[in-house]
Amino acid sequence: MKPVTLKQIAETLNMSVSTVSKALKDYPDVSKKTKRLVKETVDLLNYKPNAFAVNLRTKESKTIGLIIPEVVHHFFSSVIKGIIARAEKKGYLVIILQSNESYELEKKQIDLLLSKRVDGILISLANGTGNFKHLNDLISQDLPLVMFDKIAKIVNCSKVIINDRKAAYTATQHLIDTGCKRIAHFRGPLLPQNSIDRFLGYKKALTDNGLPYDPSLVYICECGDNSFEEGKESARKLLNDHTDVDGIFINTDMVAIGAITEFNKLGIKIPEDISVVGFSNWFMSSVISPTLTTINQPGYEMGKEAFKLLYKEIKNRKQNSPIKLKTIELETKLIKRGSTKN
Amino acid sequence: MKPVTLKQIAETLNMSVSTVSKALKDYPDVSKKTKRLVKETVDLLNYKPNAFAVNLRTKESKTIGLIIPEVVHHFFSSVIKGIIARAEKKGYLVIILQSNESYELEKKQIDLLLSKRVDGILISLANGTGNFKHLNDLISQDLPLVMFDKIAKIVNCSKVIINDRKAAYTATQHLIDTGCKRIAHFRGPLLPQNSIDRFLGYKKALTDNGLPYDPSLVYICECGDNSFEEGKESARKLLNDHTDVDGIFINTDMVAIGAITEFNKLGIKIPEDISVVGFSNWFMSSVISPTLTTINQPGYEMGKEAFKLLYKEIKNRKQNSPIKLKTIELETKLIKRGSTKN
DNA sequence: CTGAAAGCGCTTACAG
DNA sequence: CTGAAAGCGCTTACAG
Repeated sequence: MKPVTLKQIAETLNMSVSTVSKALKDYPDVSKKTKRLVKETVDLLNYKPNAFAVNLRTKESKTIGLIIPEVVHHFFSSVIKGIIARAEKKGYLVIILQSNESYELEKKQIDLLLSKRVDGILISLANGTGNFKHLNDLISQDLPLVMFDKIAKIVNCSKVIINDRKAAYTATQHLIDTGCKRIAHFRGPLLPQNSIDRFLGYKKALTDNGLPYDPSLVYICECGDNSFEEGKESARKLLNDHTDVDGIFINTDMVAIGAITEFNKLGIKIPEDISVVGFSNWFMSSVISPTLTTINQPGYEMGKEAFKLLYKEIKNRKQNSPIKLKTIELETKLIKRGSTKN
Repeated sequence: MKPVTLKQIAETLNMSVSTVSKALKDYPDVSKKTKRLVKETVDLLNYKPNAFAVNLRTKESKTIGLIIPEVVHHFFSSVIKGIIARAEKKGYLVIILQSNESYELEKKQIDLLLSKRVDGILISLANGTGNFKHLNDLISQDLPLVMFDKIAKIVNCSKVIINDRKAAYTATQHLIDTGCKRIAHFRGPLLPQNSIDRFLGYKKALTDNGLPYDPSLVYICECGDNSFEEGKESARKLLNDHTDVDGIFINTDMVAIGAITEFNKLGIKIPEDISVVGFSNWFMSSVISPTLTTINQPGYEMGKEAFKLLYKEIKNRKQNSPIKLKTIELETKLIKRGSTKN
C-alpha cells in the first residue's frame, strides 16, 4: 500500500496539485469550498504529507540533535525528558546520540547530525573534549547550537548552566558552618568545566573562612567517569592517607553514595566522624542511610530551557532576525539531610 | 555559507552531475581517474550529500523511532543505550519519544513518526494501552515494528521479552526455599502484560508448593506507575492488614526499595521478619541496606536485540525477502543478596 | 480564485 | 566510460 500523494488528491478532485497544496496550508486565496473539499478527501484517503519532500523544499527537518555523554544517568535522563517534552510541544523531534564521554565519538556524531541536516544541536560535552573546533565549525556553518551543563566557556553559543562554583561554595560553607575543620574534596575527572568550577568553589570557601587549602585532600578520578566504585575507592584512599578529615564535599551524588556505602562498611559514622555533602540531588540520596545532604541540580528544567533557547535561535534564523546569544543560569539549592550535622 | 551540492562539484570538474553521483557511490562503470578526481574535490569542498534529497529519492530516512513509557528510569535508559549503540553501528539514527504511560500520547506519537517516515519503530507499551489498533495499523502499512519488554501478545510483530512468569516463579520459589510460608506480592499496575505474567508466576509457585493463594496478599498499584512512594505505601498497608506475612515478591526494584526503606523505618527486620525479592536488578539494589535479592533483567541486551530484529526486518523488506517474525526471550537470573535468608 | 511551471538535490535507467 | 533526462513529492512565485 503506497502512501497517498498530493497528486492523487488532486486527481480525485480534478484540481491542480498547487491548489490542493495551498488549500491544505490555508492560503487566503483559496475558496472555502475548495478547502473543504480538499480537507475531506485528505481525511478520507488518510493523506500525510511526505516529510522528505517537505524537508527538501523547506530546507528544514523539524528535527534537532542531542548529544549527551551518557544516557543511563539520573541527571542526564532528566534533561532528556525535559528536552523531548518541550520539543514535542513545538513540533520538533529529537535524535539522541551518546558520546560515552569520548571526544572522538562526539566529533563523529556532530558530523552525523550535520549530514542529516538537523535544524539545531543541543550538546553536553564529553569529559574527553578539550578541543572545540568541531563546535566552532557548527557555529561558522550557522547551525543553531546550545550547550548545557558541561559546557566550554570559550565556545560562542547560548548556554544553560548552573553556577557550579557558587553551589560548591555553598556546599562547602555548609560543612564549615556545621563544624568541619578539615574538609576533603572528591573532584571527579580533570577536564570538564563543572569539575573545575566545583573545585574552585570548594577552595574559595575554605580560604574565605580562613581554612588552609591542602591539595592532598583533593581526590581526582582517574577513570574518567563519576562512578559508585570511584566513591568507594576514594573513600578508602582518604582513610588511608588522612586521619583527621571531618568533612567531604563530593562532586556527584553517585560518588558520594559510593563513599557512604564504604564508610558504613568500615564503621565510620556519618556525620559524627565525617560529614558528607554530595551534588545533584539524585533521587537515591534521599533513600540511602544516612540520607545525603546535597545540592539540587534541576535537570528537567535545564532540558526545557536548553530547548527553548535552541528553538528561539532556529526561529530567529528563519526570520533573519538578529541572534542574541544568551547564557541562562538556573538556581541550585542546598538540601540538608542526614549526612551533615543538623 | 550555503552547503555544497553535487552540481557544484560537477561544475568545478566540468562533469555531469550523474557521473559525480556515480563516482561517489563507486559505480563500477566510472573510471578510476574520475573517481579520484571527484573524491578529492568532495573532500576539498567539504561536500555532504543532502539527506533530504537522498531520503526523497531512496524513500528511506535511515532513522527509526523509539517510543518508551519513561526515559528517567534505570531499566529503560539501559534499553535506550543498547538501541542507540546498535543503531549507530548500522548507520541509523534514533528519534526518541516518551509516552508517559499514556495510550493517547502513544497513539499520537506513532502518527508523528509515521508522518516523519521513519524506517521502523521500536516500542515498549504504555501501561494505559489496552487497544492495539494503532499498532495493527502500522503493520498493515507494512512499517517494520518491534515491541520489547512491555508487549501485547496479540499484536503480530517481532518481540524481545523476558519470561516474566518464569522469572517471577523463580523469585517466589526462592522465598519458599528460604522458609517463607506466607508470601505477599506487590504487583504494580493492572494492565501491562509483564505485571500480569509476574503475578501468574508468583501464584503458580505458591500452588506448586502447596501454599494457599490469598488475593488479600496481592497489592495493586492504583497510581499507574511503579514508584518509590508506592513501595512505602504498600508496605504500610501490608503491615496494617496482615501480621503473619514473612516474605514479599515485589514487581520492581524501585518499589522494593521503597518498601525496604519503610520497613527499616518501622523497625521491621529484613530478612528476619520479612524477606523481600525485587525485580530488575537496578544498580541501587546492591547498594541499599540490606542489599536486595532480585531478578536481573538485561536492559542493554534487550535494546540491542530489539534493534537487531528491526534492522533485519527493514533489510528484508527492502530486498522483498519474506519476513519471518520472531520473538526473542532473554535470560533472567536470580541475584541472591541480603534481603532474603541465605 | 485556480493552475502551469520551476525547482529543492539527489539517483538511476537509459542512450550513446 | 560519460551524460541527458526523468522523477521522487512537495512549495511557491507568477500568470491568468
